Amino acid sequence: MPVSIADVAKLARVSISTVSRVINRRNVVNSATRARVETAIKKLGYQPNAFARGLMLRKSEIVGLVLPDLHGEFYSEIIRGASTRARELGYNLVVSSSRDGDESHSLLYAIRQRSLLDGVAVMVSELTDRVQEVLVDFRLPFVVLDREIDSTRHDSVVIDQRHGALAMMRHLLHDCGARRVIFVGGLETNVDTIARLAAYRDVLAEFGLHAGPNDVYHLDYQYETAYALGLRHVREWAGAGHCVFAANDEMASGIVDAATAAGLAVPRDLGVVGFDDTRVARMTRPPLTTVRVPMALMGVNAIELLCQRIADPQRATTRITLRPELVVRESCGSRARIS
Amino acid sequence: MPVSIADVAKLARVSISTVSRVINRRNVVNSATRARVETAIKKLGYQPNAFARGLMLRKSEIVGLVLPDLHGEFYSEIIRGASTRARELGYNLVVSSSRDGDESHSLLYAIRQRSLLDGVAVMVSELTDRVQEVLVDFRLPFVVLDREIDSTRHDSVVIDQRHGALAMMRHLLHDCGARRVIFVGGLETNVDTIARLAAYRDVLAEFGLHAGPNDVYHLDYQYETAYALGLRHVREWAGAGHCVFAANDEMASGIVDAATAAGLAVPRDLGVVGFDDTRVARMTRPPLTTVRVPMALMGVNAIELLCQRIADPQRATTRITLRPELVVRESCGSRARIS
DNA sequence: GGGGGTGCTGAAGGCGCTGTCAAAAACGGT
DNA sequence: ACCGTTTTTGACAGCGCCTTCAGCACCCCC
Repeated sequence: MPVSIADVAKLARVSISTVSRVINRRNVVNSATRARVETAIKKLGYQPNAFARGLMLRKSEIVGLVLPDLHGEFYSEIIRGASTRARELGYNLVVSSSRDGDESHSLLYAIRQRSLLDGVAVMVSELTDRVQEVLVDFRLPFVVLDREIDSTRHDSVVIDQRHGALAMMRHLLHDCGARRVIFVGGLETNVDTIARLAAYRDVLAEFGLHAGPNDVYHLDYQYETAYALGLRHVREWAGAGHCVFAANDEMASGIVDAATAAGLAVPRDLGVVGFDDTRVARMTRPPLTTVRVPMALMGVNAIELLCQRIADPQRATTRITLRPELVVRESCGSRARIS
Repeated sequence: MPVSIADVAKLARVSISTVSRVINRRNVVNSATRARVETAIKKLGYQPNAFARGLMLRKSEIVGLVLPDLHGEFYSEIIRGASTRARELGYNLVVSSSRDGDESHSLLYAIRQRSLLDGVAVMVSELTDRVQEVLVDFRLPFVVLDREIDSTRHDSVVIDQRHGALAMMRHLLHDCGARRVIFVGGLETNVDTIARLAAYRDVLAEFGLHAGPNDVYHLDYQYETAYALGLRHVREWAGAGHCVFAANDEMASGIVDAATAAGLAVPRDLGVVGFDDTRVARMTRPPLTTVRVPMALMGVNAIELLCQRIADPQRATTRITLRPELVVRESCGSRARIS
């Protein structure tokens, strides 16, 4: 039923080679014959069979994106950026979550039809040697997002977490004159939380301060738990020059709401800042001072790097480091709005 | 370089036919030979070439999902549901936005390599005859999300907007004893807004009421604009038994925040309800009463339907109607928490 | 021991397309 | 009219795999 190149050739009274040539715009084809062929193609609604084509060309122009999860604004922004850039580069994007089923299994699954994918960008919560081995083993071009094991062996796009956290802490201590900062992070094992916590302590030390015994909390990045924690502690946290540095906007928002519920005014009685600059930051009253993590850009760069590697498998591996940017709004009592 | 079926055959000292047979679990292969072949496959890390395979089998096990945009929780949830179900059914999912570039062009783009896709689920903000024509013309199995032109010609998954809006309005007027409801919708041309507005008027009439001259507003579904509108009007809206019915949670949240900023208490001075039940609904103080639109389920069903059609192109077209569900929280002053 | 199975395997013909190569046509100049 | 070039075109060999279709080996039963 599907019309093949032979049908076009017959209708245009030429050989299939000629049809192939006009399609691929190769060696000049006589303009008269070309016209005949193009008419025939249009008339028949002919579309080359991508399988046959891929079989010869050994490329599909499809790249994969594997994320730990497809839930939430963070990942959705990465997908958006990746999708846009892939389109621009003439690729299609296959997305896949590694959350359903165990991670490596699903990674394998995504790659199972590796011959169909020209390359893959992966972001795994746990980039073990094993996962990397799988990738290398399959000899499929790949780039790793937000993590990196052995940078000499693969391209990667990472966020400079530390830079963002340092900027925020300095803003708090220097520009806002904070004198006590409470840190509310994610799980203690979370690498992002670890990096941010280290920056937190370092800047504190820089200013001759240090975290009090009850100044560091580890939650789960959720609004609800932060709200609950806030309800229990905001009164004791409150004070001039006191501030909460939450490791993401959702928790920051929860704490702001808890403070408000407790009758405190943010930022007058307690400053609260977040991280990520998701929609939530602008939908909190007062709007959150936060650190903008360029999520979409991450997707864009991942695809960019991936396509470059596909084009030239021999090029040196590169790492793109994205710097988050401080976004000053109204939740921290900054004297000057920097951005 | 890539290992082919012939390499396996040679190593296992059998013909390629036999290798092919053990891969496809067809006609029984003698267990001794099968073992030899399987060993060879493992040893060589052989993976069948998906192009060659697709060329013969005429299927790729890849389905497409085209959304108007990839931004926001709504779409991301659809992707999530679709992705999960696709995986379960053994398919891979290609996502694509129709927002970059003009719609039909990008739709064509997504389908350009139609021979690579086994089917596609589309959600377009504007399902014109032309778009449908394109789809039908390509003879590619497809299902339409959230819209429907001629139900006899394609499968579809739709949300019963009216049902949700009716439930909400009845809850407001009957359970909460509201006596005046202000409607804040999206653009006047938006079909969802139109359906919800109609339900709004109908229920009002049901209770012997009608919308006042200044009771209906058309915004853009954004938090910011709703907040701004709220700031200007909450005082005049306030009153016992007065309520705002926003067409999505973001706008509802903006209005709640505006009311709070204006010194009003929600729901005491003014009830506010939303639509969609996105994360925002739970992150607003007080948490929003809203209508849960089963977004992920939409994706799940779309893929489900699509795969059924792929399996049996002749089956009658079906439409799945998803009913949104009322979620009562604390922003409307309900006497009883229903859910 | 021959006819008719049954089980398993190999040879060979595509699937639709691209790329090479040589043949055919067209052109230019003598 | 003939030869050397340059265009333009067609024949054909795969790409890697699946799928008849035969063939071979064996076995059962008369």
